[in-house]
Amino acid sequence: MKKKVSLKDIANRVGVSTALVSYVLNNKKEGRISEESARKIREAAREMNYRTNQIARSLKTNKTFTIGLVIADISNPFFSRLARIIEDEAELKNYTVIIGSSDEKPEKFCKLVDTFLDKQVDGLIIAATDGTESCLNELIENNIPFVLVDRYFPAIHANYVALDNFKAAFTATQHLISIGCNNIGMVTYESPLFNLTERKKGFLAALKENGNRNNRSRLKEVSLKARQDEVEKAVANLLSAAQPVDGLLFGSNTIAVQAVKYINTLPLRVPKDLALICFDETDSLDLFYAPLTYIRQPLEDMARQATAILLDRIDKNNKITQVNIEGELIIRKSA
Amino acid sequence: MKKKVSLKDIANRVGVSTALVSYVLNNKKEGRISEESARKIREAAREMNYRTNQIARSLKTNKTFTIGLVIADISNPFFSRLARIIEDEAELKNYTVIIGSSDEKPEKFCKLVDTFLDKQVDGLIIAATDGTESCLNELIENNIPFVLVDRYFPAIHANYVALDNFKAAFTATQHLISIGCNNIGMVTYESPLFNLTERKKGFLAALKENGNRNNRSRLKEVSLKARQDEVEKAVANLLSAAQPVDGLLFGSNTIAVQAVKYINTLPLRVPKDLALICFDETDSLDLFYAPLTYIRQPLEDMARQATAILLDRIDKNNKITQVNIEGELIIRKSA
DNA sequence: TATTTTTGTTTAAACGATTAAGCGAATGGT
DNA sequence: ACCATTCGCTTAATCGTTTAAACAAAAATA
Repeated sequence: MKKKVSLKDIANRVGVSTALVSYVLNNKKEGRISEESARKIREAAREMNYRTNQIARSLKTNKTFTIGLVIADISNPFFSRLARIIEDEAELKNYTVIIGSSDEKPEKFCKLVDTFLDKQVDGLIIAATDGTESCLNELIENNIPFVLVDRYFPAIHANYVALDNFKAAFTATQHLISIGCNNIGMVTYESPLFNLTERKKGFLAALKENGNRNNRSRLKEVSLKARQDEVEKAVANLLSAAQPVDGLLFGSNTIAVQAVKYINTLPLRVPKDLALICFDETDSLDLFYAPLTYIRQPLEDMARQATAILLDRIDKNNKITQVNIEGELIIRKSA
Repeated sequence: MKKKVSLKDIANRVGVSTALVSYVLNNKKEGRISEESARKIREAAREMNYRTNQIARSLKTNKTFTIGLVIADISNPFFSRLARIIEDEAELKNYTVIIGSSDEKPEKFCKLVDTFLDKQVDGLIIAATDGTESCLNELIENNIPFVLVDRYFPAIHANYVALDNFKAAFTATQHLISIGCNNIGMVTYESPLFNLTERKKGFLAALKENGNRNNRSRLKEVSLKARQDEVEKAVANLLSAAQPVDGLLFGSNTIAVQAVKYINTLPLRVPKDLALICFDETDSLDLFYAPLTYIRQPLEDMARQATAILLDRIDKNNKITQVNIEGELIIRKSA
């Protein structure tokens, strides 16, 4: 096992102090160091294959150039795409990203945050989970830089970048109305998470504006970890009502994929018998005979802005930035 | 800005040395410490909200409990699923994962590895990229613990966990033959990466065994970063030959998705006119009218084994472990 | 009672870097 | 020729832990 080369090793080899080696390799004190020494030090560093120990540096400088990304699940395409853009954006500024999946469980979420803080991350980008308000408040109290993405809590005064979910759902529902749907339903998650409740509210508001009553019964909620059967039941329920739905809005792409798999087995034509719209892009739905109309979340933009805000905050800009991004209704075949 | 609490702060508050505080909080020297002191120290730690600074600890112990995961692209579902399992597995052993995407570029790959090493990761899990052999050899020379997943180089003597790609492609091709295809083609990546060349070889070997000549012309290669149009062209080419293909094997799920999108626009019925098989599971293809038959890579297993081998190696087990995993042909509607 | 052992704790060095302050020697100004 | 700069480099403290070694006081042994 070759021992790792330290500044001291270089210093000994060249016959100078570690301080000088550090100055040279970090290009500090430019001009105040003799060509001769600088050359010899750089040469030795190269020959000895020196690599700086960031742990030691971090301890001294109190900076790790690492940011923690806490999401619900990295294997969910929505989050992995988000993660990728954040990774790229961070890399431009020489930051590394460490990722953790909370599975929407507040305990796991807090544990991840704690682990990341123990590792002295410079800041956090967080897709919060229901029940994590106290954890977030602690971050604020301790003045830890962080930015919420996708999900946020109106009661928590913090940086965030999120979709205007109310407006998005409102627009989508209006679209269903405008193409002639009379009995519009929605399948979404049962959760008090603000971004999800906003979607419900937007849906209901659009219906109300069009004189539709009796809405609640057409809003089916499934659990956050809903599997195929639960979604099927919800859809089946809406389709077998006295006045079956002829238009459906899905609260997430995961729900949409499950629902469409089921709908695909039914003797129904989309969009003639049933129009469909979902949140979020997903190419899982591209091969369905009627590619789904969806609300596009500008992921690139969200990720980029979140990263920018965080890095800005890390560099001591203390003002709070809250960004509401508009979704875009991408109209395809299903509605 | 509240200053962070250190061992020293606790020591001062309680009126003992930092050493004692460290011993108590780490449960070292059990029994050799008075109940009294232990209680007071733990109490103070709780009250002051002490959290250990892992950076400082790492510097001293030379252990970061961090592993680096280098893959081609975290936004690719194959890798994000892999990453998730590795994350979970690592967490059980108290390790954190830092992830980097190489985009199949050797320079980026090496830069990532270097960054991770500078951060003193305890080990690496690597999905290698063509042209990174020298980088890997350096790791071996420096005795850095690492495991290759998915891709490996036969010439490099290192831990790996990978699919037996030859056999998988062979089996898939034989299946196409057995269901009556006479002109079987393959669309895969143009790359000298061992796992990809093995897929080609398996495909050709199966054809040869069945007396088929003139194979090469039915093997179309697209670039690693192929977009829709390139895949379309390859498929179109195979379909417009003198003897059009009636069976197709796709070298990856990404290619398959792109190809099926195109095929879906053609006046062809799958599998009657054209049978299809692809590598890797992907629910993107579930909603196609003929869900694709595919070669399942046991991702769970691969990720779990890779992590186990790495952690074992980190704990100083120096023997090399190479695992070839068998794929499983999941037969659905397309072939 | 004198000596050894045990107990509970402290001292201090170390990990590998950064960086303010200091310090001779060479250079410059007058 | 004298004092002030400038130059090139070193000294040494520091970041927050860990941990071997030392140590004083109490307990056990003789």
